Amino acid sequence: MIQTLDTVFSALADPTRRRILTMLLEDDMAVTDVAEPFEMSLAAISKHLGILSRAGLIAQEKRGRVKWCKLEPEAMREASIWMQSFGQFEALDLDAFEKFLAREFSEGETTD
Amino acid sequence: MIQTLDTVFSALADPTRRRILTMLLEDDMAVTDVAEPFEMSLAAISKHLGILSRAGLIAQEKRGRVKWCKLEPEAMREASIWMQSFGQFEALDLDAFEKFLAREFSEGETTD
DNA sequence: ACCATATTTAACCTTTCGGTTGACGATTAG
DNA sequence: CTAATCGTCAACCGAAAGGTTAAATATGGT
Repeated sequence: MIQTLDTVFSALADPTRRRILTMLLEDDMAVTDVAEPFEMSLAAISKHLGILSRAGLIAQEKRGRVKWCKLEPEAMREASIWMQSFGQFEALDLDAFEKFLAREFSEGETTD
Repeated sequence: MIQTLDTVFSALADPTRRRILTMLLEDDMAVTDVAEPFEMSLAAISKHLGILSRAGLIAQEKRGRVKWCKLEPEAMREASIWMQSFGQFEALDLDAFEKFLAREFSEGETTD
């Protein structure tokens, strides 16, 4: 858990990792289950989870032989605040927000 | 100006580029002046500006032989909203905000 | 004990990133 | 016209990113 602007922003720069985060928004998941919807090896997903973990964006806890992944949204706080310091745009524009969320979380999953 | 989550987040992942953005918060600047405080070649800064520009985070306008760089904070909107969709943390925690800004924009410049 | 499942590690490959230097095109000043 | 300034481009470099496969390491079930 380094959690600098560097690690957080670069963790978020990858679409696979962002998609993982949105998946974890619904529920905690085991590594294998996280990997399932991706057309990519389990090892690759494991690496992505390592990056998210080091950025503090998720926490991983091993119970039995299964490792559970849990979202840690607090890790976004500093980065979010940094961005807002630039924004004349109000923190929450509900219009854009809902439109965006619809596109983001519903169907396609091709986050980006 | 592609302005996807990919391009914006990865543009923000580099400390040099974030520092450039905070410099532009004060005023529009010519490329040479942007480069001045960095211990790095002008060509390198020019590349960074290209990346920021492609991400939509700055606009560049050539007047005479000088190219001016202008902050475009609107380009952060989508990314900012994306992050906030994770945040139970309220959009603007003034305490953290001021503390952070103090650290960020005052002295050191060694953003991150 | 044995076998299957869950996850990481190691070695490797290709592409991208962030930097360098040097040449170049455009513009302004003398 | 000539010379200096502003900025980009091209070629190159080492390191890091993102993926692969194969082997190794837990742990659990029978």
